[in-house]
Amino acid sequence: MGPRERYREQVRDEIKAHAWEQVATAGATALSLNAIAKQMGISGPALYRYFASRDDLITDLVLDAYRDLAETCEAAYAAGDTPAGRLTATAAAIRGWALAAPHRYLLIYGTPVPGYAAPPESTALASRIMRLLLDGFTAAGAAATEADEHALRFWTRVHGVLSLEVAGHFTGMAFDPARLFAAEVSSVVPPVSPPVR
Amino acid sequence: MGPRERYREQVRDEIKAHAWEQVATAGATALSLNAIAKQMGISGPALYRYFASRDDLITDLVLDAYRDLAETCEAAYAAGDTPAGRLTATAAAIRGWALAAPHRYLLIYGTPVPGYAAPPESTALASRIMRLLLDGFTAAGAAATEADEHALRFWTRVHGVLSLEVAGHFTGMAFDPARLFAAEVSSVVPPVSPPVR
DNA sequence: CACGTTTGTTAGAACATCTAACGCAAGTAT
DNA sequence: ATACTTGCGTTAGATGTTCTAACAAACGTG
Repeated sequence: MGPRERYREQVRDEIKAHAWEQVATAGATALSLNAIAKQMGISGPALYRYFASRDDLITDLVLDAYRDLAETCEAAYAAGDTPAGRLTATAAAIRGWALAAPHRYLLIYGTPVPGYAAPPESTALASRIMRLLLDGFTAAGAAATEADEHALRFWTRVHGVLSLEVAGHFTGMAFDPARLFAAEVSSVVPPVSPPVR
Repeated sequence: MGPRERYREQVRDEIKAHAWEQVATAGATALSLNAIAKQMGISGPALYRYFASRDDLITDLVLDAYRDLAETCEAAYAAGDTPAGRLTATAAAIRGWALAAPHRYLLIYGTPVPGYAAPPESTALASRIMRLLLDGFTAAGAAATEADEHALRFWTRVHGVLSLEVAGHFTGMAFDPARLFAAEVSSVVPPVSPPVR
């Protein structure tokens, strides 16, 4: 890799750093290429040498967020010692990751950006997390056909609490979201099996 | 009410109708006052006689959506005959409401719009739904202190499935969202009590 | 050293929200 | 019925956005 591409990569990273700052502050829809350029001391159109469009930049942010979440999950999963412990640790890691940067979580799981379509790469990263959950439930003794449902339930219950919490729909209600989250996680993680209908 | 206010109300409704059309098509962030004006055959700034700002219009849409959801829930709740039946019917009504207009659901429970802050009126409408659930669970025999947790769990589990489904995160995964939703609802609606940890 | 690719610049098109000032039509009051 | 007042719609413009086009300068490469 020549010095040209090295520089290019460096500027791209700087742009993304400023973009993340804006996303964390005001959300993804408020992301402004002009504002980023102003922060970097260059003119607006210069950014188009590095990202073809605003959606292109957002796509990159989405993929980075997905990758980071997948790695965070994998690290937490690996740190656990029992299957149940791995799954619980994974859930806790997801919550910590979401609360650390709510807009980053919403960038992935919130309202899809208007014209934007998720790249196929993102589904691959999402299934990386799914595979993790599947491994956990099969390791815990779930049948192969049931592991799918367990993993799905794990995911929807975790997301049900997190998305509402992150979007601020719990403010004003006097209860502890952490307790609710923990209860929901333990409701789906073995040895407490989820209720069958 | 004089003819002046009658006309004003009529124009406001027409504006909101076009706004809902745009929201349903491209989402709330793509809502353009200029486009609405063009559709109505009037000039852009004329709309500012009826809504002080774009956020003001969105606030009105949010409140209308909340109100509509609350009324839909109350109707479904009243239609059931047993407490469990009422709760199940309410859940089904919520899902139907969400799938009928995904962007309307996301307008309420999706990523909060950038600068926009939810008016206090919206929390009142949200608690109207909560009260419904509380009534249902207490009527089903839950202790007063437990009804809160049950209602909350009902809400997070319903939302966990719906928000992922509506945002399109289930596409490509070969399973029936309706089945998962029904299973999640029955997992939290009496007589099947949610698992305690 | 000279060449060519890449980068940053300015200018400008097309779109957005929103304010200001003006004219006109409609409802209201005398 | 006539005069008054209120409110609506217009155009013009300020300020912001994304993004394209054409040009200048700098840098790595032969």
